[in-house]
Amino acid sequence: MLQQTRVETVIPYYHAFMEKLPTIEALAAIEDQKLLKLWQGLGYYNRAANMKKAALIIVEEYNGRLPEKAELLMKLPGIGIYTAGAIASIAFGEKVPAADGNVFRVVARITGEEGNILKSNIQKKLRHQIANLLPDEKTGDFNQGLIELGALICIGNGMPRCGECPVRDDCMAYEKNLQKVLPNRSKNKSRKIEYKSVVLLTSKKKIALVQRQNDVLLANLWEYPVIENFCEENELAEALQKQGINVTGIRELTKEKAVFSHKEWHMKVYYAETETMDEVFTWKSKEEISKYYPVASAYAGCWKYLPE
DNA sequence: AAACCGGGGAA
DNA sequence: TTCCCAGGTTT
Repeated sequence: MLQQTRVETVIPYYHAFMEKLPTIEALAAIEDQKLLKLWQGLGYYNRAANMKKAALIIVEEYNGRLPEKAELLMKLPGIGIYTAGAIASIAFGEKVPAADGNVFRVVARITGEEGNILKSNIQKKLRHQIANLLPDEKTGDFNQGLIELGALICIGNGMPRCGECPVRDDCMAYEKNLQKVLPNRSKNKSRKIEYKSVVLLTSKKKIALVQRQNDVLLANLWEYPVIENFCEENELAEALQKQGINVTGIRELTKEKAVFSHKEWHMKVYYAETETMDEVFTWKSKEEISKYYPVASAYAGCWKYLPE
């Protein structure tokens, strides 16, 4: 859950998750739809699928217990070099590094590393430097110390709190006043803008839903019927007609924008009604959607327009 | 090595 | 708006 996601964001999801799925066996057995509902709004939905895959492997191949070595943990879906190092060192005391984004930033500042810390060769170099410093005992505490130093003091967004830093006298960035320059990170690319028309199609207090494909953005989440590009009322009515759906009362409600890391959706949101609940859609009440159907946050703005 | 995969909070 | 977050997998 914590991969590329803030601790504060994760906490409520974590509690709900542990309540519902307290054991690896429970995780391995949960229905995909229920798992996705628990993950709704967290983003990076592959993480949920990977976690279940890993749970199945742990149950089948490891008798329900996590392997303790980083090398084996790395083979599990969703566990890469950082997570494997964190689990192995913190939970099982193995002497391996656990270098996340915090740690790369801290070490780059301390050593004066000028390379881009998002590039794999620079991360490899920094991990080797950390590996040479690891203590034989309490390696997990040492790793957590580095992570916590980055999270609380040597922060990534804004000026680091060097006045509170226990290692500032050994820090290149502090000595040479390079806190704003280090670490070096590649710039984010501009986002591609996509235009869509969404229709909140209702029939007898039920709302039309569609499930997204499993190999796209927001895989397997549900959404309201969508067509490409901004369109006018008559064009939308025609598009629905082609699927055999006659609508009435069609009108534009609002415009919504959803911002992702790499793209933006600009959405024109329509309301429409239809007599028959055609099978091309899944028809659910607002209450059913909120309880059982994971809908992407991109559509959160549509919620207040749905009938009770 | 680069592209892809979300969402939200802070600057 | 941009930046960045207890990253990993696929191409």
